[in-house]
Amino acid sequence: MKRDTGSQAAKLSDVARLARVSAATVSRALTQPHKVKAATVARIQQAVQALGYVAHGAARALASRRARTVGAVIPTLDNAIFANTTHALQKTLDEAGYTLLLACHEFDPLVEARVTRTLIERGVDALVLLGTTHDPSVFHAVETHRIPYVLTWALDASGRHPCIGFDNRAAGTRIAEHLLDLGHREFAMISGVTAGNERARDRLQGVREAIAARGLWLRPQRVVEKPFTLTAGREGLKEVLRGEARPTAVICGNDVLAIGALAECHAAGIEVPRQISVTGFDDMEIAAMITPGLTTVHFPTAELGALAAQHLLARLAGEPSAARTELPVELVVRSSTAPPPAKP
Amino acid sequence: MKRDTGSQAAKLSDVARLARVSAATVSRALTQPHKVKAATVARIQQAVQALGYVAHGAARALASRRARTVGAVIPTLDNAIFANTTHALQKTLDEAGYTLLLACHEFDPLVEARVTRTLIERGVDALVLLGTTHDPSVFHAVETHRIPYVLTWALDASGRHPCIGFDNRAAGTRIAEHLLDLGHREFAMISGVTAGNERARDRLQGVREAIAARGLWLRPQRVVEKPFTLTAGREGLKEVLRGEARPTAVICGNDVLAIGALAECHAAGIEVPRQISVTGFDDMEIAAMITPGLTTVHFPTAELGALAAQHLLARLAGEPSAARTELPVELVVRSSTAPPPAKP
DNA sequence: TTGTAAGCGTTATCAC
DNA sequence: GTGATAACGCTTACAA
Repeated sequence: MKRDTGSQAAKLSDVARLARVSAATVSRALTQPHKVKAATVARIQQAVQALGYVAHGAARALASRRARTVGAVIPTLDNAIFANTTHALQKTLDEAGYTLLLACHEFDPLVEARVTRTLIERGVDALVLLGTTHDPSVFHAVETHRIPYVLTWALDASGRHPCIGFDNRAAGTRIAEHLLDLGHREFAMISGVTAGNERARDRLQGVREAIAARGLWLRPQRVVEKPFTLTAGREGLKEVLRGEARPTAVICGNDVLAIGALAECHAAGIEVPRQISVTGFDDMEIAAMITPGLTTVHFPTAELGALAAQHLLARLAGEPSAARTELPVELVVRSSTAPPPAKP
Repeated sequence: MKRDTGSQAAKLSDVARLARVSAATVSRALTQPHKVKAATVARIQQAVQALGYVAHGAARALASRRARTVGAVIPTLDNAIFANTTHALQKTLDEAGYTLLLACHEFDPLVEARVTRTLIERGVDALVLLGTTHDPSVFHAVETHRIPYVLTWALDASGRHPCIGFDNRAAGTRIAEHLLDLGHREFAMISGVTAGNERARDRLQGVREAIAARGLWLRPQRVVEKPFTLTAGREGLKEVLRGEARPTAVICGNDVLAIGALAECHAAGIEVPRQISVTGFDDMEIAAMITPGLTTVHFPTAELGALAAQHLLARLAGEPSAARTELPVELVVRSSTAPPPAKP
């Protein structure tokens, strides 16, 4: 004896039979209701309800050549900054009826290339890539498959790829100039790992250039590269303090490193900002809550996610969309910076 | 004039032609290489390389009735705790060749039901749901579509659903008993919003029970429900301090609320823990870094994500997997707790 | 406005 | 070991 409605996943033909129409009409009623008589649509919707019908996405994607999904390849979700952006991305996509496929590569370019291929294989209609530096095979894959994509967080210098992001170099310059204006002359930087990460590289470069522009320089032993973890931030601070002359200002590659550095200052009995100023980038809200408040360059990360989604959605809809968008960043001065100690 | 290889997305038949075999053989070579002569496999792989062939996931899913994707429905990525779990989930799935489809509902049960249906429609092979409280339509949908699923973070009291999570009630009891043992008698709780959130509800209940077990109670005006944000944590602290008699211990529903509460203590000139003890749940690493360190019940969130993935992968592979797994939680005592002030 | 029928690119069941 | 061939469930000209 067969089970009743609801116990089996119904298909389009089941709905069609129950509504006494053809499969084609059901399909239309579901995707372009205005092309079907209102009464018929109503009847079909009843049948859909009764059967608990849910369309088969793979079949739909195969026939229509549209999966209604967008892929995102990011370094990690463990860093709140990327999680924020991803959240906004997902939300915007969802509102437009698109689903997010997510993959992380943990800063490994080979993993990135592999997961990007996988997402393409899963049939994403478009792709969000984080950063501008990618394995050539990544660009090759998206291009041969004609998949709309957008690079995010940084700005593509080559001008060959659509991008939406921040000017990380300018952000570095901004923070360094702030410190220079306060009178600082002895700098250190706890940078993120720059290999394959143009965001970290650009920030460091911006800092370097600003300092050089005033006839000063960032000594090599005062620059360390660290992964984005709190303990790495602590270690980083210890390392840049090793030399005889202590820097008066420490610039950190992001807020996680900065908080780690602040924690180490506290543990080592170094008063911030009286003895040393600490600054960073990215600015999680949480950074503002801790004592002492952290001076940062703030990046509008949620806006980034939403804009990336909108850009892709526009292109999928055949509408034009700017090939390059720069989002403004903002210097947020809090109590972790001050002029250098009177007698440096 | 036609373009050469590489400019167009090749299909299985193209590979077959180039390798001088049938489509069926290519399909086998790609999915079950051991069923094909080694030399043939090699020839086919050459053709795949030459054409830059990438399988069409939708077609594959349609024919094989397997999409190699798993969906996850979570409240939000803005809370680092869920982002952590999601990261581990994605990583484990990726290692097994599965792709993650992600959706957030921001604590709205209706949105949750909708996005769950959407994920089913996208063809996920299995589903990770966060929490045990869900709209009936959610359970109905996964059941009629025979989709393996697992509830996470909390433990299902009904025993009807596979779950893997923490005993939030016991965690609440644990933290309250710690404070009781230190001599505290006047408590307050800044809880998460309990509506539709059994994690928040269970934690609060656990705290209540532990206090009641010693013949004391948590006064209604000393319990506030707040969304999981830093500012809500600050407000929450103000509110529970309104009454004449000040509590000596404030328990916060999660670490975000706790950090907010600590920030407010600092702003209001309240010394922690000399005048008041602050504790929380969840325990982001960052909490340990700030001053004063935060006493929490720590949840192994990354393990949760990995185990949820493994559970589902096992079931998809036809292997048995425990229908209910409880992960141990750990009380981490730091400097934010102390015995109550001498003269309460 | 609705129906017919030809795919969409794979996999899977057979034979060979 | 390999090759035909029929699904898989839906969309979309083209007809009616």
